[in-house]
Amino acid sequence: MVELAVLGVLREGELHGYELRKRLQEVLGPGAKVSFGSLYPALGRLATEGAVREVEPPPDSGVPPETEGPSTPMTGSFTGEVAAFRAAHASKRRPRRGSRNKKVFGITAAGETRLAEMVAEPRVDDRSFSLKMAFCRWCDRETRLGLFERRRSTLLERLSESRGAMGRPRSRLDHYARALLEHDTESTERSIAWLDRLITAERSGTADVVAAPAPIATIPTMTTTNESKGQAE
Amino acid sequence: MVELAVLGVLREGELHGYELRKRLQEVLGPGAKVSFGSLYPALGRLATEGAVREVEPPPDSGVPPETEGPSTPMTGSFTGEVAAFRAAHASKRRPRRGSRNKKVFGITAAGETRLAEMVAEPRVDDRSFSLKMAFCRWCDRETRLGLFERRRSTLLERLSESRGAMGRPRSRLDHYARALLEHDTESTERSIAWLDRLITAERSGTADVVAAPAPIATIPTMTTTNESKGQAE
DNA sequence: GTCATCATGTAAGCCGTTACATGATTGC
DNA sequence: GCAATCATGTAACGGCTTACATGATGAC
Repeated sequence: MVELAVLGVLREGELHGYELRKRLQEVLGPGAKVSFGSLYPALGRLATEGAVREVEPPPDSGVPPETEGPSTPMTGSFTGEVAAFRAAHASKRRPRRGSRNKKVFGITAAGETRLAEMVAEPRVDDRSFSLKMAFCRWCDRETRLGLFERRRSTLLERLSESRGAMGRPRSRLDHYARALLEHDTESTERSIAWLDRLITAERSGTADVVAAPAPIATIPTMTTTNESKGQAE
Repeated sequence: MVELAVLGVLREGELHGYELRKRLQEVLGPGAKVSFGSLYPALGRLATEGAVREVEPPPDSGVPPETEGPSTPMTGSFTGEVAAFRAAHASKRRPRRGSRNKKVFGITAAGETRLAEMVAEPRVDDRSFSLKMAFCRWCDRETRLGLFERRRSTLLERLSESRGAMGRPRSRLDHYARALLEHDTESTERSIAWLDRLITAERSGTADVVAAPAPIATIPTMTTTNESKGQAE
């Protein structure tokens, strides 16, 4: 979960942990906070796996090139890397860190692959759907359609359960439980309709935002409030 | 979480663990499953605390023990359906299951108090709201209003964050992230409207005592961080 | 007599949080 | 120089899930 989010955010640009967390708040949506206690270990894991690597902080606020091919190849010995890390960490003068002793991370080519895999992973998970969708632009259209349709069928199943619970004879639901269930049911219905629109747009659209190292284009979203006519970037 | 659900379900009638789990599925809504690995320890904890106690299943041999006893008037619905189903398909069978291997639990007076406290507990928690609402009938109107209004203010805050994220000028949101955010925002708006209706209905239900304007909804400063009292949950 | 289901539990592990510990940089 | 903030980490703990272990009962 956290790793998916981290990769997704880093895919858009290099950041250090502290900044990353702020971006994560936005991406995970309001209400979900990522603590440092999970963020930093996650970064460490991803770095060990080679999905992420520490990069030199930009001297100015230009976008650093997304270089690939880690300077320290993964084929090297693990202990060697650890030793190098420790040696670097022990010395006070960190060439890798910026003015504020920051560790700036960037995604690697392996990390981009990993991110795409994570988005494509077919396991249905209520919590991770939003995350997957937030980064599904890095996948091809088929993968996106799979994601949307899996979600849709999950919600459909849930809807039938809810309706079954509502329609039961002599139901024991009191006023509050019933109101809750009705609201839930309605929300599910709306989500399904929303997904239907997304799926239709995805099928008919000519857009294919295949994961190319495209620069971060500022989308001129003067959205004319039409969700059905998403002019398919 | 689980304990609140267990108390809430047991408040409606005595059950043993296996049945409890089925009811829990309904109460927690589709998609949330409670595993035995968390249910049984929770029951144990509650029993140790005295919120729940093991009761004797009805010793009536001619009737399946699941059907209602004199002290459990509402127990019949779900298990009654099962019994009826069995009776219909296995006419002469007596589905009486030896009560030896079942541990039937009932709520105690302390448990009822505890349940009411849990529903009233002011800590905002996204997951537990549904649960609290599902059992809020066991509280008085003030408590219910507090619950609804706390939820409302949480959603309001979230809504303003969402809108802020949507309206940001240099927003890097692509088509998918934006669609997600818009759908989320709309859902939040609808939930707030729903809560407004609930609150109005609650207030006008029998406008007797509570006529005080709630200060919670208007003040954005949330002071809900340090509400935990003695009983940690 | 054997299998599916009912029924109760325990153990290991995942994933995340809170709380703690440390240090660098900036503003006053 | 002192506090607030920025920044990175570690340790302890918590809750829930999965997998495992056990046994009773009813169906065939």
